Amino acid sequence: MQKELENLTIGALARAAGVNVETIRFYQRKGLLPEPDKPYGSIRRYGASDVTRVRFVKSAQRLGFSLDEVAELLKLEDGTHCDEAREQAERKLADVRIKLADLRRIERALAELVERCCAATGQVRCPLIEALQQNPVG
Amino acid sequence: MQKELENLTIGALARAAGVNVETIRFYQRKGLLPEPDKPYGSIRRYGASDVTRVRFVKSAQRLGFSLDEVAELLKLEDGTHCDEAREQAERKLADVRIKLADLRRIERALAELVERCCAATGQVRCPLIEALQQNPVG
DNA sequence: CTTGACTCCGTACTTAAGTACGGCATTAAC
DNA sequence: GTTAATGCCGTACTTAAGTACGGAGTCAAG
Repeated sequence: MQKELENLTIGALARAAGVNVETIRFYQRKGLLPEPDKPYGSIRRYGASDVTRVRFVKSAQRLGFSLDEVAELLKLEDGTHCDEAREQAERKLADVRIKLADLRRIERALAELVERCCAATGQVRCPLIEALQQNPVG
Repeated sequence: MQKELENLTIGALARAAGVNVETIRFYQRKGLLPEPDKPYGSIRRYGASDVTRVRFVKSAQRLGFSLDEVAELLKLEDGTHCDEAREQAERKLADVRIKLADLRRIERALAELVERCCAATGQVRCPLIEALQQNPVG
């Protein structure tokens, strides 16, 4: 089914992951993506796991993680340094739960907004901003 | 209770919102924050609603919204252009729900990671990356 | 009435995350 | 077997989001 996702050139990888070729090279420099060997000749080949990884990076980014944070997330899954990883993961998990709470509040606020918007004419006091009031940190 | 949050100078506002003074001025230039009048003399004064607004911007940012997107969110709540606003809000809501789904997957993955991490010794095949596989867009 | 902290404003610098460019090598297609 | 498309690599440019800086004005305290 995804046999065509093996043995990709860098251009094909970029296309498959929906990013620019230069972005791939940039991620390699940053250590977010391994630089594979050049099996035949002098051209690197990539596989489905690379596509997955690039997509992961982009998704995490859209959720407000910086590339450095994504790199930390990726380090968690290599299985080594188990205890460090657990602590890291716990901290990330706390972050993620705060984000979830914030997002849920925004979701509610937007849903209410949509609900009321054309129902109530005139003054629509919407709870969007209030949604993020109860924020502990800065 | 928040009487001390009225009549703030820009410095006090920045401190109250946990950002740099320059950030306040930057947000004003961007139209994310109103530039109030100078009631006495030539110094502007700010109130609690400004603190709230700056905090909102920072929170939304941590969730992956750009300042331009935050500006759009803020425009939604002024009550004018009701039908445009509703469509906008619906689109934002769809975005937010995708983000929520992604974040929940990351949450699950991190929780599993923490769970297993010190339980299973050695090979920890963690589902972090897989969490964001099923992403429709790019 | 001066001094130190702060404001105002414009301009310039910085960092993160790409994106583009130019020159050379290689390889697939005709 | 030439040539157009890619790949490789290094360096330079761009955009978003601040951050810093410098000079002039202002205000409250001593």
